[in-house]
Amino acid sequence: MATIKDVAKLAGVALSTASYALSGDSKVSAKTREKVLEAARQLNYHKNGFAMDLKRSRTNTIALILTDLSGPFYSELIRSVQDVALSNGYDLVACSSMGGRESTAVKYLREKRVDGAIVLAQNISDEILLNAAGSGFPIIAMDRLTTGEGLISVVVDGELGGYKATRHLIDKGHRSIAYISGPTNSYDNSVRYQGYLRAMHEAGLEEKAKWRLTGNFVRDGGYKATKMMLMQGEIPSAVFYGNDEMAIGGIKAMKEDGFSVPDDISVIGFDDIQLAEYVQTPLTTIRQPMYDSGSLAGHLLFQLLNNEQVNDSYKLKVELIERQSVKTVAAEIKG
Amino acid sequence: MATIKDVAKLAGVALSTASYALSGDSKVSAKTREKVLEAARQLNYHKNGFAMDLKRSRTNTIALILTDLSGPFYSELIRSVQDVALSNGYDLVACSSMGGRESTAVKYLREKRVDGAIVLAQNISDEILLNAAGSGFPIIAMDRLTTGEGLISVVVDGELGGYKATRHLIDKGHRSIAYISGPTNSYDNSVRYQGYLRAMHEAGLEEKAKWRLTGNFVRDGGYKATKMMLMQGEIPSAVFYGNDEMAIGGIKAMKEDGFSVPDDISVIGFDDIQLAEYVQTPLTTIRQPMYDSGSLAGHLLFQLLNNEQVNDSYKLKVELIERQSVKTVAAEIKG
DNA sequence: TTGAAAGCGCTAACAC
DNA sequence: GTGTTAGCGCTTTCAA
Repeated sequence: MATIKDVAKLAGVALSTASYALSGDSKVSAKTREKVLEAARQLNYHKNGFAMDLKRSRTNTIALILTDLSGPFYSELIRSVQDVALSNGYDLVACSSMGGRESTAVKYLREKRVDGAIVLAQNISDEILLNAAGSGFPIIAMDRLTTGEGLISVVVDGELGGYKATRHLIDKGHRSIAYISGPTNSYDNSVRYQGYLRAMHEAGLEEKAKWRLTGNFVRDGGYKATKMMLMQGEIPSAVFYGNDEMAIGGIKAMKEDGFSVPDDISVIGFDDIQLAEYVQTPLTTIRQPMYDSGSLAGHLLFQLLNNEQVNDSYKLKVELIERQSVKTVAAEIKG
Repeated sequence: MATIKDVAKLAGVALSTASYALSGDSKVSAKTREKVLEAARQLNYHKNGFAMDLKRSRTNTIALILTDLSGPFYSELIRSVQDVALSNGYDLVACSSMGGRESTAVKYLREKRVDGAIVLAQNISDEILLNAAGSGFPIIAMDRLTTGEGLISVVVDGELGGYKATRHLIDKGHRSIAYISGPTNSYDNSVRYQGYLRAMHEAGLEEKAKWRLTGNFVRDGGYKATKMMLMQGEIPSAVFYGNDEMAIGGIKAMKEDGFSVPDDISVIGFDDIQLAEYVQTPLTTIRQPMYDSGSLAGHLLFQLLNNEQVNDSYKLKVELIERQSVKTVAAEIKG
């Protein structure tokens, strides 16, 4: 691998001159520059990125850290962050936090391989984030409320989402409403559930313990939880799934057991993933403003990078998307 | 930001001792190590990643370069590459090639910020790839046949896929088969089209120019191309779309115009994206072995990194996935 | 304009 | 075991 030294030697100039020429500094004469460039071409020379970063002590790169790079759910988020990074002249790399403390993500955070990061990865502890963040290294967390020096939080109002979803069901006449939950230790799940409870209480409805099952936010979990619920005999008129993936699994289970959606049971999800619109019974759900929140996170990151003042935490609104999985029913006699 | 120097000073040891202690070298005494570790903790010290990379002259990281990080189509690919990287003790970062020569991807390639890369990004030219690749820097290209020093190609047999798709339609009795193409300058599109032609000719069928429209591999393109085709009056009994996205758009157009799929027109796609299984008429399509090809690409990359010999290029087989968008018809009289 | 030289933070000989 | 020291490849003063 040719270094700038080789280039300088071949071109017959000093190291620094070569450096100047290569970075287009105006003090080198056109003739010298051409000589240097030609030498570089001949040697197939390319700058060594991290030597430069080391010297400059910044990388001009930010990281987007996700639990699982492959989730289709993140598309819009990635796009929005990318847009912001690009327009600020920064590069964006995405890395996965799979592997927890040993993951690439944590390494990038700890070793400051980037100038800042946006994190949406529950499996990274608050402690690691707080530890890595600091005045010189801003982090925007999109999956928790934790804040600290250099650690800002941007979340979607999941409580409101849970409330809106449940409220929608109630407004449509439903009185017996089940909640299929995500992992009980998840922040997202717990706020959605809080919203559900608020709407239920407000309407004077009671949550039935047997209608609160856990599906872990995955499709198969929704399927299994639903099967179990159906087996118990007492069928709710509507089910609020903690996310769309579980709702899709749940609908499959219902159909298998001979229940039609929405005729026999209404279903509402959360997230508005791409699939939601395309499944056989298009899913009524709560849309998270992924593009907006990614965009906000990006902007905040750059403000911090420029030492501007920002608030500690931001909460974005959600929106109900009505499709075809919820039916209006005549208000039932409360069972 | 504390450096190792600060740590050494605070611990009252030499720089090198601190370095050894921090990296767990066995030559430092337990007592010294503890002292150093304590100092590091106190200063909230973290290694500087690129200083280390610079010294070691390797990064222990590989890059996966994609045109658009957000494509759901890549899920499995990302997962497979990640699995291989992890099991080799390497980190993986994903970067986007949006922005062409100015993109993060190209920067990473040129500046050797990683030890090697897997590329699936048509918008990066062969020239850039050839230029960046070399004995010290292996690249696996998954979207082209180009090979060179340090540049290996892993592709899916798109010609075979095109053939299988078309052949399937013919076997089901179809004689008038349209092809809705992707960008005409795309490698993927051209091989799929070759396969289509081979099957058509083999069956003594002729391609009709009016049935070959271009949809650019995007959903809306498929929609528009289909509308246009339908407008021309002569309706084929089956349509082979260059990818599933276009097929989904196409089916929408057909339905809008009163054609039922598969009763009036049969449809076959290509890729087997996640959606294919979930759309209202589940799509018959050609599955690309994304996990396998990513896995292969990953393994090859590490073989090259270890200076092992590998072949120049690899071609993987594809598989027909039968769902419900193709109907058997009584062989028509050739029109 | 060009060149010599310092040093970014770290690792790894080598010497003690 | 521990300390001294020479770079990794680059940018950027400072002097010529």
